[in-house]
Amino acid sequence: MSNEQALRQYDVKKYRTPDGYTSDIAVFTIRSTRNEMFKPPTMELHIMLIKRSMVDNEGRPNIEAGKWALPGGFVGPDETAYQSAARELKEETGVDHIHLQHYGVYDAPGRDPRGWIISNAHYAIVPEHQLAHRQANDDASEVELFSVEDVLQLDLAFDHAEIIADAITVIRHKLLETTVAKEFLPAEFTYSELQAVLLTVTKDSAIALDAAFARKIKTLPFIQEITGKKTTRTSKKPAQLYRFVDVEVNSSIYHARK
Amino acid sequence: MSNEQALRQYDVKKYRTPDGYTSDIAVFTIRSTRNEMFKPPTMELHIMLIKRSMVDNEGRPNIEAGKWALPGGFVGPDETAYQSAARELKEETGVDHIHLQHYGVYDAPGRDPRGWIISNAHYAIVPEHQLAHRQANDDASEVELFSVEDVLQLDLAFDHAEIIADAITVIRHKLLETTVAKEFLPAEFTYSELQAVLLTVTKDSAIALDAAFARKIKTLPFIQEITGKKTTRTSKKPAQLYRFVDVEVNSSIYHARK
DNA sequence: CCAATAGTGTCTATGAGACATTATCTA
DNA sequence: TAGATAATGTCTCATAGACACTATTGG
Repeated sequence: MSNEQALRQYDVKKYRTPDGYTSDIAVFTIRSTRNEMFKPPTMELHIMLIKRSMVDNEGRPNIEAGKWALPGGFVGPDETAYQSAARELKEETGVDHIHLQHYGVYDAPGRDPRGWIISNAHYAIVPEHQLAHRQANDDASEVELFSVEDVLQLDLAFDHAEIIADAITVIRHKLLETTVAKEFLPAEFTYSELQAVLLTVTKDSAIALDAAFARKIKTLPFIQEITGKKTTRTSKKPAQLYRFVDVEVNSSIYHARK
Repeated sequence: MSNEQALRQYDVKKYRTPDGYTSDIAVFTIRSTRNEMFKPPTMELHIMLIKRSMVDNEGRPNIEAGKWALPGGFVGPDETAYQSAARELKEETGVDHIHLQHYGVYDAPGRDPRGWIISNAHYAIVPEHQLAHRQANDDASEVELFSVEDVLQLDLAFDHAEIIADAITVIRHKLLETTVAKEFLPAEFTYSELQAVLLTVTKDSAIALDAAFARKIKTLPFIQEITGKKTTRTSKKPAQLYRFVDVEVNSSIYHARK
């Protein structure tokens, strides 16, 4: 096979190669202020950041020490950036099998002072209760949740201000244009719980008005009523429970919604 | 500044680094079979591929020689993958300032026999007439357009079958969920021309039925009627011309279309 | 006048949006 | 019973979708 001959003659050093390949993860969670019983929750979208340690795990001064940054790390040669992100997310937060998706590549020359380092940005959705036992690792002295309203005011490492801003834009769109809202909710939820999730990213009246939204949820093809099943966790009057169903969502700008 | 101290001590060889960083470009064009005068065009979506040369530019046997592949090449340290794609697109086809967008990263271990090589996939939209003077370069012995219906039957290099399949999925969605259809059309177009573009990716009746679509185009917020301007290039009866306007398109699955 | 495409008339059904009203439960 | 949330009733208006019909023009 002539490919083998070509490979023997191929010089892998022919082109200059990157100095590093990393994954970063924007971990989103929604904090519910469920202050009272029998009340629908008020929700606010948060992002998890780490504060970079002053010294690395070998005791030397750390790059961008003391600044807030997205969790992440270097990708190895035997994994994809996505697998690396999943692994790091588990190391960082202890959570596994959660919604994780790639959304961008950051490779502008000079973005990292250490050299030519390419970062793959991912976003993850973690229900708040799963973040309970999050922990700091070697690179991170602190782990904290910040409201997406405030996070860009922080002193952020590298080009993470840009990566975070993009993540927020992406999740705002995804929440409204796909069914990822599902990932923030329990398997069975009331209309007011879904509404609270969506209200973290929009103030649109069609979603904000209770009567309109309670009626609309019954017509959405990707949401199914669980007939006969109700809960009183959001009100004294038992509220109908719904679940997401896996149907393809058509969001064509030229079609009518079916 | 302590970052400088940290940098001096930073060992750039601490992690194993990729053997290469490349950009690939899925160039889409629509071929119009405008066989007769006074007829709306029939359109078919095509993708441009190159046939990899048997030998490289130094006369040595080429990797994946003779197979069809996406155009692309290695990214340099002083450019982004996007800039590299734009540059290569210009070298390959001579076209400049066209719609180009990143849509995926391909970094599965073993995807390229030459080593750990990461590819950034982009799609580009080039109006057919601009592809007139496309040319083969060192790596490519032939350049050809293939219908998206047939392209996956070819013997494709590397993991390009996957990259191309993803590109086709992406452009199908983008054509219906964004206003990129604009990039395939002249600045001023008739309803039947836009309809023909959309029919390359959907058979939906709301788009396929003339009367419905002719009426709908007037209500779309991102399309504007050019009052008083008509053309007879698609029929004997003069047809109204339209243009795209830059407005934000809301494609929320929970909202009504406004 | 024919053929072909562009575009309108008309009807029905559905659903958005607004606002009022009813239902259900606990403290 | 008060108060809160859930859910429905009712009205108006807009538009999707279907199908028939009219308009315009070159050959």
